[in-house]
Amino acid sequence: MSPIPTAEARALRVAVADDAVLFREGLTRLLTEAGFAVTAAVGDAGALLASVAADPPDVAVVDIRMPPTHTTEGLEAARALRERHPGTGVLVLSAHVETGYALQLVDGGTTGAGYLLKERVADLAELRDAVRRVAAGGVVVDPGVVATLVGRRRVHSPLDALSEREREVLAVMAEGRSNQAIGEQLFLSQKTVEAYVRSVFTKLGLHQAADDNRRVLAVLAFLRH
Amino acid sequence: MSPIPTAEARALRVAVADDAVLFREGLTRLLTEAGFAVTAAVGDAGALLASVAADPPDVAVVDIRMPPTHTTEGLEAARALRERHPGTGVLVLSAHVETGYALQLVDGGTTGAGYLLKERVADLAELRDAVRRVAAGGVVVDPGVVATLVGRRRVHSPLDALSEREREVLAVMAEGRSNQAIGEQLFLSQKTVEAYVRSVFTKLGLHQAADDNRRVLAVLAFLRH
DNA sequence: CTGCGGTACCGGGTTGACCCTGTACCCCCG
DNA sequence: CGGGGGTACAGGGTCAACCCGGTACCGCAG
Repeated sequence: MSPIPTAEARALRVAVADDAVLFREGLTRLLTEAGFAVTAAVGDAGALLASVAADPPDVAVVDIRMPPTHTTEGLEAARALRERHPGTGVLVLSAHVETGYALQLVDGGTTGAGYLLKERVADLAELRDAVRRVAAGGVVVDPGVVATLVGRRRVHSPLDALSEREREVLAVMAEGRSNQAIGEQLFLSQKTVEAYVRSVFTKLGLHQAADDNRRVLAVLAFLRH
Repeated sequence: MSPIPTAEARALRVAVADDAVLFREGLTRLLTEAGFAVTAAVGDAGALLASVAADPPDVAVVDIRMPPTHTTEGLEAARALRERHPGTGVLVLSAHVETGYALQLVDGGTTGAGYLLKERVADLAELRDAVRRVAAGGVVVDPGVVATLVGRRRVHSPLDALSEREREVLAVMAEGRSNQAIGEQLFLSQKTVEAYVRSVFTKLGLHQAADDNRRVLAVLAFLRH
């Protein structure tokens, strides 16, 4: 294409990791066009770690969801990267809001990291700036993520009111297990399980009503997160 | 049913619609690189329809999820496009498997349409071929989608074994209602509701076990579709 | 230091969710 | 025409899932 030398004396080196070929290749073109040198474009976390070890870039742009489990390999890889190669910045791309990592970013006094939502990147300049700032040791977090984080503080889900143990009981309950099985799994007596179940109901605002099966309602609330 | 031109006398004209800037711009670069002329790159269904009306391309590549509701605007736009501009092929891109549209594609004796999964496109040649075949009036469906469609025919969900009434009872049960409320809502006696609930359990293969709460398990099975 | 919330347990009670058996009517298929 | 499946109901039983009240220990914030 047209590798335009910008203000940089040397182009920033970027590695791209995303299992979707279309997105990965498209992103590679966009980064190249924006003046970065794409040193690697890989499809899974293992290949990313290998390529960074072999030829450390300034920034790794990583999708969260990757093979084999398609859940949070990208996050694991990002963590590993930050430990083994502190000199390489990590810019995580996510399809949806995953507050967990974003929180870790803010909490840990981190440098050289970022978290953007794929769909929220408004223009190419935003991407270019994010990569540059991460390369320079800055922290970039999508404003949409920040908003939901702040918002969630106020509009707290009723599940937040549950204690650790109550949440554990509810989690097993949501797998369709009986009180007896919950007790066996969490090493609790029947009576204690019953007490926790009742506590969960009251904290979720589920009062005794002839029309409701509160156990199912609690499970539904749990599944809604 | 037309012959596919391998060496194009004129470049095929393609319009791209996707609300995510990164993906849209990346895709635009890839299509251009593959020898297509991208006539428009827009971010919502309305803009797509307008641009196709103003300057009809050979193929429109459309993402399903777009503003404002971020659900299936892309599908609506695809339908509208096929009615108003039969000469323009429509290649739908989806993030996840949405069997509905894929089925319509196969059923309707359609020509010049396609359905690909963003993440399943293995290489750029696959995309290029898909666009060409849709432009030539062919039908392209992602093999993964075909597999799940065919698979779903054979590996029928246990829910298929339920009768109409049993499914209705289960549906109300899945809203967290008690047997009493189910009876009131469906105009059934308590005893009849109980009979249906038991019938649902047996048909779903949920036998009495001290470790399970079958009501919750049945609801979970129902929610999994 | 007092009190509150979380954790953990018990005895004793009620009831809704389940079990089985049996009846009845309908429709459709072989 | 008999039988299987769906729909609908009742009697009569068991038990897991709930209720309440009470005890106990811990840590921590006021």
